[in-house]
Amino acid sequence: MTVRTRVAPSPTGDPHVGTAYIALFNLCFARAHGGQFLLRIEDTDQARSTPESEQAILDSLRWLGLDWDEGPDVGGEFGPYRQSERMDLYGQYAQQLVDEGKAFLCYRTAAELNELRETRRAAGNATALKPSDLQLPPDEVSKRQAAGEPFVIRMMVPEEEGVCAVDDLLRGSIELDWSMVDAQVLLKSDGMPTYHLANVVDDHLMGITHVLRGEEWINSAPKHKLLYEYFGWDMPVLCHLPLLRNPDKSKLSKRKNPTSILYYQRMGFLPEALLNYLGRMGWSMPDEREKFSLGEMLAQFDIQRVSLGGPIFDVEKLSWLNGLYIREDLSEAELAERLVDWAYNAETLQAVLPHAQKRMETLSDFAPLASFLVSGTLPISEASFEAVKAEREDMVRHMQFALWRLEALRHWDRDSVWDAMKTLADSLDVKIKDFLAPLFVAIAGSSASFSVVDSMDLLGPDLSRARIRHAIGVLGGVSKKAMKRLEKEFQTLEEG
RNA sequence: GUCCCCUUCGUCUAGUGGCCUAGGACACCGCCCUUUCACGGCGGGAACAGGGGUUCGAACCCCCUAGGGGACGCCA
Repeated sequence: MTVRTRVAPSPTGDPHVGTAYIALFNLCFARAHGGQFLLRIEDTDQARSTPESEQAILDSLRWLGLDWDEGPDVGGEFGPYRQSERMDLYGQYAQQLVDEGKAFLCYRTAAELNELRETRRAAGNATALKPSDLQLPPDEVSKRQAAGEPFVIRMMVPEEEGVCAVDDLLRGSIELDWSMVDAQVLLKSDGMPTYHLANVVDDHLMGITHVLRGEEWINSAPKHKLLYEYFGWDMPVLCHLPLLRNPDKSKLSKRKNPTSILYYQRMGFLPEALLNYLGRMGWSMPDEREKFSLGEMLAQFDIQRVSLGGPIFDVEKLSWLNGLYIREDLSEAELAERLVDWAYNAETLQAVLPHAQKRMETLSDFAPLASFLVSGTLPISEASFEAVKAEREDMVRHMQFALWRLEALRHWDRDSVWDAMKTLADSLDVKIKDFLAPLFVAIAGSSASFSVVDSMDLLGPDLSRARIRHAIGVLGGVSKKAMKRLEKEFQTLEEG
């Protein structure tokens, strides 16, 4: 048996807890059956899949104690998509399907596609675009071809009524309407494969026998099944795991919940506790133990013990579990070691000192000055913002914009943060000093007095964003309606 | 809107036809321990979404309804 987890770097390179969650179950499933567990990093979006974002995910998974087998996928022949020599492969497979009449070249423009979808939507039901919908008159095709216009390769899909039965390890047979399956793009106009093509090709070449992935993929299973049939390959057994949720039950997203593993790391969660907690999401030990190690989970693992209701990621229970590990599993010496590794080390100290030294009269001034750097969520309230001379609405608005800017920031250092804030303040026509005022409270509470930008630099992206998010919440948050308005405003700001 | 998945305390869950007047854990509340706080101990409130079947018997099987979620991209 060979199992793999596909790892897609997020736009900002944050390793997502959902990734670790899926990886954990893949690992347990594979190992419990004496099989191999492989990892596959991929993203056809070259802007996202950078060496840094990939490394961040690998490091996070290792930090959690997850380990994978050296398959042909990691860094070797089956390296990430961006290794251009690999791209030919997908092109060849796509071409093979075209030659066999199982895929076709499509010269439709984005505008045309939009129009097609809109008319379909207006008409009612299925929006899936079928090969016949996309077909252009032959002369139009040759015209565009001659003009060297971009094209994609799309797969042929059944157009007649009917269902596609997909077997799922946990859900049995799932019947999906062919009418919902569109002529999926397999090869993009830039020659890059889409997930769907790459997924099937890679899994076949890697000898994958079982695929455990998120529930969100159920609907594209027919496409994958069809591709396996087109190629004449054996299809792996599919198993769709429930999705981790926000407290409001929507799919876990960073807009509503901290999702980066780095955040939990920076917050001072122990890797074994976080991993244990992930193992409790949708899964339970036969004896209902709450606390268990990866090894214990492995020893008892049975995929049938996965419960299908989407579990809500509850930081409070995670905290309790983490406390259990600190109290029960660590000697004082070990705790000291963890503390040092985490933040109480010379390196961290030296980063803070340049800012602290100028503001110190006695050595005892240091701790209060730097405490916000080793704190988690700051105990701020609405009153904390009283000193800021601005309307509440504006503070919230500015912080929300700042947050969005910072969420999109790729490199986190003093200058990038400063530039991001400065340009934002300028485009809002607000003095930078006034703009930063509420952020100051959000980031440092009220006791410390380093510059906000320095503080954010020291604090790192995850905690900085979390604190801004927290501050917005403390000030009453943003209503759904207001959020829409803000998003629009932010959009025009970004463009202008 | 269409299709798919899901549905046990607020949350994570046990439960695979009789052991269920539904068990555990987090959170909450109360008491005890304690110079304080925490830890720990003890106790409390709190759920089978609703309606129909099947069965001697249903949280568990089937159907319908409702609710939630997901998918409908040259993202993964």
